[in-house]
Amino acid sequence: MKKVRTRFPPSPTGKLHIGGVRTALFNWLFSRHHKGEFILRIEDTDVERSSKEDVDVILEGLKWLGIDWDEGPYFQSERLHIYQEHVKKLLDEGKAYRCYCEPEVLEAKRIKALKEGRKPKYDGTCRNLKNPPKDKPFAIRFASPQEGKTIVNDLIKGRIEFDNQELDDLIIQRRNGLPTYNFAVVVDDATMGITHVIRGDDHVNNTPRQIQLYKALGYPLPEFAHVPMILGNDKKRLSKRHGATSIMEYKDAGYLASAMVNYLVRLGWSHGDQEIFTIDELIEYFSLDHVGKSAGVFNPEKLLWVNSEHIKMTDDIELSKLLKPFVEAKGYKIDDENLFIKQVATLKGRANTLKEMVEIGAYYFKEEVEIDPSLAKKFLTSNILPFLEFLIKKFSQLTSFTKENIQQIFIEYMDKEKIKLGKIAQPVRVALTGGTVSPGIFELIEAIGQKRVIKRLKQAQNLIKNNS
RNA sequence: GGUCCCAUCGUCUAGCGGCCUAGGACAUCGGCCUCUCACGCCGAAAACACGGGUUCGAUUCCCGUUGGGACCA
Repeated sequence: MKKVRTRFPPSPTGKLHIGGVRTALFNWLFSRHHKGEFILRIEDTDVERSSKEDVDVILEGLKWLGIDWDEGPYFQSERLHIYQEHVKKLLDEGKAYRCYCEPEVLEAKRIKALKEGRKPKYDGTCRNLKNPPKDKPFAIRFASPQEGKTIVNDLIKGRIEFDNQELDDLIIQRRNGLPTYNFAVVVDDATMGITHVIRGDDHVNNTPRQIQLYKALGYPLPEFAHVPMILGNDKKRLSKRHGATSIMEYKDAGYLASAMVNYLVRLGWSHGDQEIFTIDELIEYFSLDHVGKSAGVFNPEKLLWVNSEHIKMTDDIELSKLLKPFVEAKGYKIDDENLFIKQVATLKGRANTLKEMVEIGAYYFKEEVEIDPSLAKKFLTSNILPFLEFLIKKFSQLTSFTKENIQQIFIEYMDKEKIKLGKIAQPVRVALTGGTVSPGIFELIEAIGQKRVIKRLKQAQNLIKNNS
């Protein structure tokens, strides 16, 4: 079998969005699964709307997700001569012709046809022109065969038939010399040796035209696979109206690349009942036969859950590296890396995003904690003073500040005073974090660190004394 | 309007004629665990759009209807 070659051809006319990422992912996984090649091509013939910044953002997004490419990025804007050669070939062989129709006239005809309920198809005015006008600007049209049918054997949708009558003589080169979308794609895919064209199913209607172009040009057909769209919660095509659609917004919001990949691939593809996948598993299992046919709704809640699962799967050291920028973005400093890793470990199972992790663990990163007066009134009462005193004394003597040793100290006091942990844990928690919610008390104490724990306990002592 | 695609719990999906009194997951609601919060565990509610065929038997195959969606330089 020929080596698999797939491609991702984004237009740099905006950010890299969720739908595009998923298409890229399917192409990438397919080629990786088959030990083939993945090619990146930038479709920037629309000079007006394309920008260098958008190209950079797209590359940045792909890199973040771990989608690497074997060739490219190729730029269509640098391949104009190739399209022109192909146009010339078709012209020479009589498979294309010059069209002198004014865009305004065509547009008027189009609107009229639509209004009268007819198909807005090109009427073929210039197809058999005997005396072409001189010095008039022209576009070039493909003389599309009007008899017979074109069959698309789609790897996902199955066999799709089109009557060739439905295909109009599409413009392949505009008056300004630039190729049109359908033509450039065909020329690119053919000359780049793409074996599998995996793209959104908004392109199915373009496929028969493209197939005719392949045939006219004498190139072998690639396989086509049209993946369903991603919809918003209103079942409409996903757009800005549905909130974040740019992949980098998810990065900034604290989602892991592996989780984004997992969620996006799983939206429209399945492997039995498995929900959580590593990248390696996706490469191993991915296949087009298990891509569904129907459009899927993007579900942010599930993404959040997938993200939390990936946070739990990531090892502490790796996770702390990923979390660091989020901590710093809040203006906090990390002065003890080892302690930071312990802190991350205690937060792991409690947050859905990296951003949330920083929020719920703010007491780790702040120098001091503020204690809400009402909480202080409830938990930091004078009857806890002996215990705080005890802890400060014992903690100061501890040479190995581990949660096991910390627990021993608690047990010693509980046995001596015949009280339950419930009575003493919460006041300590409030003293150390300023709140009533945190990881387990022993691991919390260890992760805050000896020095800060003692400092905060003393501050709590003073607070109680001052209030009474 | 024309052409094309799609149709299982609210959502993502398993299912490729009998294993289905339809399985899993997210979300929701109970309960357990427990030093708080999470995690985890247990449980509940929740779907084959409708109508015809084909077949001994249809969620699964075919047709139609309805409903969504895409494309029409």
